[in-house]
Formats: sequence, structure tokens, C-alpha cells
Amino acid sequence: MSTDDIDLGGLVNMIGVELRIAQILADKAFSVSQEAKMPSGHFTVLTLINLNPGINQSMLAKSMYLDRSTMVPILDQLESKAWMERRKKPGDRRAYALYLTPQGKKVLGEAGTRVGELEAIVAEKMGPQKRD
Amino acid sequence: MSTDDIDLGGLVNMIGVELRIAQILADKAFSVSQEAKMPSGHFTVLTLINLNPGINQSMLAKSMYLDRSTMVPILDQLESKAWMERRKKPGDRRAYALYLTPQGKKVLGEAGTRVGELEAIVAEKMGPQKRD
DNA sequence: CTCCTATTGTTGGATGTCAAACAATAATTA
DNA sequence: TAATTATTGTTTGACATCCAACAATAGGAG
Repeated sequence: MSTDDIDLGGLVNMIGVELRIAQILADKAFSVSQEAKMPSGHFTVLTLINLNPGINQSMLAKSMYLDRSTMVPILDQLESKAWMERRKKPGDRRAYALYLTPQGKKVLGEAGTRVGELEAIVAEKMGPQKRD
Repeated sequence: MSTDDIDLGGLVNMIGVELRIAQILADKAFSVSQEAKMPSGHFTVLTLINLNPGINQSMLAKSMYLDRSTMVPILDQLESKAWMERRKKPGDRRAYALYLTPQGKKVLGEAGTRVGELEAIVAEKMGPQKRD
């Protein structure tokens, strides 16, 4: 019995399930191909900080649809690699202002060039009907 | 500073990120609206067993793009609710054959009627460009 | 038949995520 | 101004998921 023999019924047309499968495939393709061992989420974080220097953690989390608390260990890791840093925000003693370090910008630049190609591969892999 | 003010750069066009956001919204809408407190994955499991009576755990996991090991606790829960059962498979002493119980079919039927409406709501919420 | 390989379900460890609670600080209201 | 409410970053606990390993069983090669 191969996977192709399974009756998916109306399930294949349910939007939630479709999206779920598509996202899993996209994530998998990304992590497999990325030799710079950076989770896809970390790459997104670096990109957003680069585009929005001084952004705080809550806004960053919101823009990625992640919880604030989820952001904390991610930023801890990126900061321990010295790819970005938390600076105290002038005018709000609760918040941090996030900035990429020079090393962070360098890493982001190198990884970024590969992502364009990868997206094309993922799009191809999903097939035309799913991508559309 | 609202979320709308964040510069997403080319990120919005990256397929992986788009899918991720779409799926999160879909899942959230599903779980919020579902008064029968069943995670969306559990609903999918019941549907697939219903459509493929006697399917084994590995095939089920494969068809949902989940690991075999992930399936175990899900089935444990569904079985403890007496919504489906593991029967010994004749001819293969390693595998289980999965079947819905009468209660399981009843629950699935009730939940199923609501899902159609929900999918439409999710599609609406995402907006036409994202859905397409 | 006998060995070797593949498959099935399971466990345990690692990671990613969320939700709830918290203290510190900011913003709003009375 | 004083009191209340909201926000920020963090910790903790609960899940979901993956991967690697395992024992039991099945299938194939010799």
C-alpha cells in the first residue's frame, strides 16, 4: 500500500490542511539546503532587524506572528553569536532596541543570496496547482 | 508604532514566510471557533481513518506529513476517548489496523458540518491576494 | 532454510511554540 | 497628582513535533 492509494476525500480541498502541507514542505526544503546552519526563523529575524534597526522585541515577534516569549531564546542565541545586540532604548526603560552587528550583516548577506534560489525550488516542488 | 509600520522588505514575497503566516491564521481560526475542543490535527486523523478504515499508523502519519512517532500520542488520546481503536492486523503482527468507533463517527459528523463554514471564513480572512 | 535488510510501533531526548504569570515601567484616567 | 490600566521582557509549564534508537516482525537474497 503506497501513499498514493490513500483516499483523501474532500480533505485535499480544505484550506487549512493544504497550507499545512505546503508549509512543511517549504520549511523542510529550506533547512535541508541551508549549509549555514541557521533555522529559517533566525534568518527572518535578522532580515527584519536589518530592515528595521532599533525595533523592539514585541514588535519583532508580532511581525512574525510569534509570541513575545518565543522571541527571547531566539534573540539570546543570535546575541550569543554576536550577530545582533540588545541596546537600552532611550526614552523607554522597559524595552530593548535591536541592532545587527557588522558580523550579523555579513552573515545575513551571505545567506540572503541563497534564499532567492531556494524559494524557486520550493515553488517548483509544490507543483503549480498548490502554489497558485 | 503599529505593526503596519514595519518594513517587511522583500520578505512578504518569500513563499515560506507567506505560507507560515497563512497557516497560523488558519489554525487559529479553526481552534477558536471549534467548541468541540478538538485540535485540527485530530480532526484530520479521524477523517482519514473514516475514509480509509484499517489503515495503519505509518501510512496515516505519512499522509499527514507527520512522523510515525508523532502519531502515537495522538492516537492514544483518540483511543482513550473511544473515538477510534487499534485492532490487531491479521497477517502482520507488527501493525495495527485503525477503525473509528460509532462514537467517533458521530463526533466526526458533528464537527464536519462546521468545518465547511470555517474554511470559508479563513479564506475570507486571508484576503484574496494571499488566498490565491 | 539462513542471513540480511526493511518496516512497524514505540520510547526518549531535543527543539520550537504558546499561554499564563510576573516585576518594572509607561500611559491613561479620575 | 493619584490610581488604574497597558506594555515590555522574562520565566515557567504544557504541548507538538522531529530524530535516533530499539525490539519485534516481515520480506528477500544467498
